[in-house]
Amino acid sequence: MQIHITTHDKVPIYLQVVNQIKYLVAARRLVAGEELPPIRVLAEKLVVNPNTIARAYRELELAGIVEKRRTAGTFVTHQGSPLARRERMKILTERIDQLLAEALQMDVDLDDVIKLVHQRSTVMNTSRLKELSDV
Amino acid sequence: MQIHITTHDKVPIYLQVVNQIKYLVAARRLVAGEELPPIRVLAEKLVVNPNTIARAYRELELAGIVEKRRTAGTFVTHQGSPLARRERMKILTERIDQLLAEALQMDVDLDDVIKLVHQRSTVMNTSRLKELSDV
DNA sequence: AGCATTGTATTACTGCATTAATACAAGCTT
DNA sequence: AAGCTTGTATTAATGCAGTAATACAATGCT
Repeated sequence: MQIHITTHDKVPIYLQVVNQIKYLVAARRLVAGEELPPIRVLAEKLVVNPNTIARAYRELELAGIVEKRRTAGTFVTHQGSPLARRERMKILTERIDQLLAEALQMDVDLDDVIKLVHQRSTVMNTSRLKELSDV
Repeated sequence: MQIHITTHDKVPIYLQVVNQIKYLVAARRLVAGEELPPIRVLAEKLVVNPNTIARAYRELELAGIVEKRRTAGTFVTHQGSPLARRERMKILTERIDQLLAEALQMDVDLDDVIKLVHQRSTVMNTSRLKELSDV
């Protein structure tokens, strides 16, 4: 499992780990049932305190991405995404409202924002497809 | 100038002030050349340390929203938005990429995100128009 | 039973953001 | 010039997030 962390940006280590694992799961590079490295192992690999990884795993469990079996290890859950779709849409709605509010503050037309969203989503989609075909 | 702050959420006071003033300017409730309340006055009104307001005003100045004249006071600048359009679009692009990445992580189709953006932007537009006609 | 391996809990150090207390500086008005 | 009002600067208190040191607990394996 390839995870890279950097101390050069201000994103906390545990969050970098959380995000990267989330992404690996979303990209199907980690599949349901697969075991994550033990806390200590990953901690050693990243040269980081085990507690930091423990925290990342705890967050991932809370988010329903992984599940811990007491002394057996930590595994990717079978449910793709635990939150009900309604919940996820609610979260996204909040983000979007925030984005639109910011655009207004910057005196950018909402139409322009929409155009930009289209643009970026196609970019993201193509790069994502490419990446999946790499696997 | 109506500004309300709350200590119940975790947004720092100075940021609440910054955001609300930004919004007032964007909504044309504060127009170019208009004077903001003196630091001490607003501080007293909000029952807050003057330094906190000073910080808010400093950020607003940095953002180009207001301009300070040494002993005269603080005024809304004439340039609607100081950042070049290119800069503003760059910022928005970052926000959008972040949003799309999050959607992917939550296993929500980008098409659905786009739909949601359309939906929220029309909602926001209509409510904004209503508000402007209230003035 | 005993040991190895897994995650857990407790506690503390550190840095940083926020807010505040308080004194300073500059310019307008009289 | 005096004094008021404006923003500025310095310093400190506080709380909190992130990380780490270290000891604990549970379970499977031999």
